[in-house]
Amino acid sequence: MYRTHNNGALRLQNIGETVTLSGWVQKTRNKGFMVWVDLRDRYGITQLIFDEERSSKEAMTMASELGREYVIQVTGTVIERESKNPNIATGDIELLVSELQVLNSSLTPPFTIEDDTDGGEDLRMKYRYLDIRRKPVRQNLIFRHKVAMAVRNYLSAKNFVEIETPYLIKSTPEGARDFVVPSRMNAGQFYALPQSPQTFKQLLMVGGMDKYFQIVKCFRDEDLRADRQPEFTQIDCEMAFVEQEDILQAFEGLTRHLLKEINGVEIGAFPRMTYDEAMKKYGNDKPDIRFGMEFGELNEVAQHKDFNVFNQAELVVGIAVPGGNQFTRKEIDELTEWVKRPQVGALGMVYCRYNDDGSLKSSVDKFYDQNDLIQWAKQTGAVPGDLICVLSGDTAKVRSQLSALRMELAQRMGLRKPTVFAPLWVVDFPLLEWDEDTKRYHAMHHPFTSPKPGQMELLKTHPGEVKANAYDLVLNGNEIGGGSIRIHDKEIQSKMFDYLGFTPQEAKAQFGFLMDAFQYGAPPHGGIAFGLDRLVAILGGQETIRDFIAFPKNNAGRDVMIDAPATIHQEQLNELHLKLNLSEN
RNA sequence: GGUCUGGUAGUUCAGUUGGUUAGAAUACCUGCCUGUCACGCAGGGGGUCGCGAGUUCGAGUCUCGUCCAGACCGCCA
Repeated sequence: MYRTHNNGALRLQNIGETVTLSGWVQKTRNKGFMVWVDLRDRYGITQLIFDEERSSKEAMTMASELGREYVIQVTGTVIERESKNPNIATGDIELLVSELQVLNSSLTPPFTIEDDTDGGEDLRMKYRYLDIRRKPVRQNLIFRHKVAMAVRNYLSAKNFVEIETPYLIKSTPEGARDFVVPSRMNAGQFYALPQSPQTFKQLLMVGGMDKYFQIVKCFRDEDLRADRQPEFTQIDCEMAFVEQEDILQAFEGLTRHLLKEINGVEIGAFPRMTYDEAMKKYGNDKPDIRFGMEFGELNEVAQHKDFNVFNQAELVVGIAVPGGNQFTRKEIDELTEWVKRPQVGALGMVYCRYNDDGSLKSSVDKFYDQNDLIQWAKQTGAVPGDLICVLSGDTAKVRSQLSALRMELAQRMGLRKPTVFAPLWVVDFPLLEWDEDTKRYHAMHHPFTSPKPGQMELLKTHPGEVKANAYDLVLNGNEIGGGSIRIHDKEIQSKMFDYLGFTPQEAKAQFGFLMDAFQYGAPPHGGIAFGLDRLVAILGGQETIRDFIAFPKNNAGRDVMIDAPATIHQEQLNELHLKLNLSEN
């Protein structure tokens, strides 16, 4: 038997017991007359002791030769420490070792296996199995498990059934790039890995499963970010005989349950905001509402003066930065440079200080007097002590720029508190989105999303204005879930494909199975999908989803530990009927 | 596809205006140490300054190219 207890278990009441422990050597402290070894496993650390008087000479020698991360097994007696350590759970006791066995030695690890490691990102990923021995990583993975279990238990109790759907499916041109898998048995043909189980869960509704969920890997071959991996996990859900309100209620319930269960936070009814309102007030369809700084539109009060930059702009819009009047001229100039970076893309920034004495001083005083500026303050909700930052230009661009500035300022001022949770629903998304590249409308959510009732007519005349039965759940400025009420009528689905530029032949070839299914009594249905990685990171108060994934990919989609992707043998290529064409590089 | 930041000891980093033998901390090794727990003390070993070219009497330092990593923009129904 390798162990009778784990390394977090022993306490004062175990004194006198003979126990066997196994684990990794965290650290040895050799005083000559005495050797202490910190023995670590997932559960904690127990101090082992060897000394001249009570231990054999061989044991002393063996103990002093132990290296970091050696795997050992020890048997001994639990004794009370002479000097206790209040910082660890097992700090009152230690194990006087009578038998020591080295189960496996270890090279000196390339970084320290400590809470605050000296290892950089790169090294930790290459030796991820060592990184996982560290408490913060271990705790994140266990945290993820807890969230996943809470989801499963909650949904299962609500009569949802977890059903697996296939990973080898068919590529479709809509949306993100697919990862494709060549078929050996079908020369020249390819499977695609699912971007989501979308059509399958709809078919489960046609199949009468009524309430489905699945914690499932999805795949998208797009560039990565700190919060985006090429393979990621969704909590994928679908319900039959529901309207939008039913879905919002059901999954607001799930989210509220998670916040309570995982974070101990009780949250009442989630606010709801239309997409249009979110864009107008926050310049963004996933607003962080933990802090204010709502947009104030200034067209009426800032145009028709002699300031041409504003006069020529489609939108003049500002935010009041609380306490921002403390910023020095240098800091404000630095902010201006920040919004002018190509990543943000503003051409400049106008600011206005709201002094404590009530006077206002702007960077464009030549054009505006105190009465004008007091209107700016009114529109942006500024109070004395604030700084008003104003951007202008094309509506869509300037909203996105000011939104970026708002988030940056909030970040700098510590307003994005990780322990505060502010969820909200964003509803009434547009059905379609104009794509400049292809010069046609794309489905904003996906082509199975139903338009709001009575809007089919608008589709012909003003397609960009049609609203969808689509909704996002936003938490602290992150989209953590999104879904829609689906089309369940074959004729409407055909029309939708038609509007999206599919020929009837293409629609049939790609989604014929779904439209066929709709002819056999498809119930009204809808659903939602949560990004589990992101949700877990946010509930855990962190930003990087990589920290919550056991074996993540790097910035370039590589697994630096196993060194994937990699080339394959010529025989494999032959079997798959593939010929490489790398000449363009 | 693009922008920015970084790459120097096992690791994290410093390295001035281009100038002697490239440093610190930590880790590692050796010795000492009668209760350590970030143990302490003394000593020691350890470098393709990412790679390649160029400028120069002389390059870790300047220039160009390239590779790698990270953040962001595009992209992500």
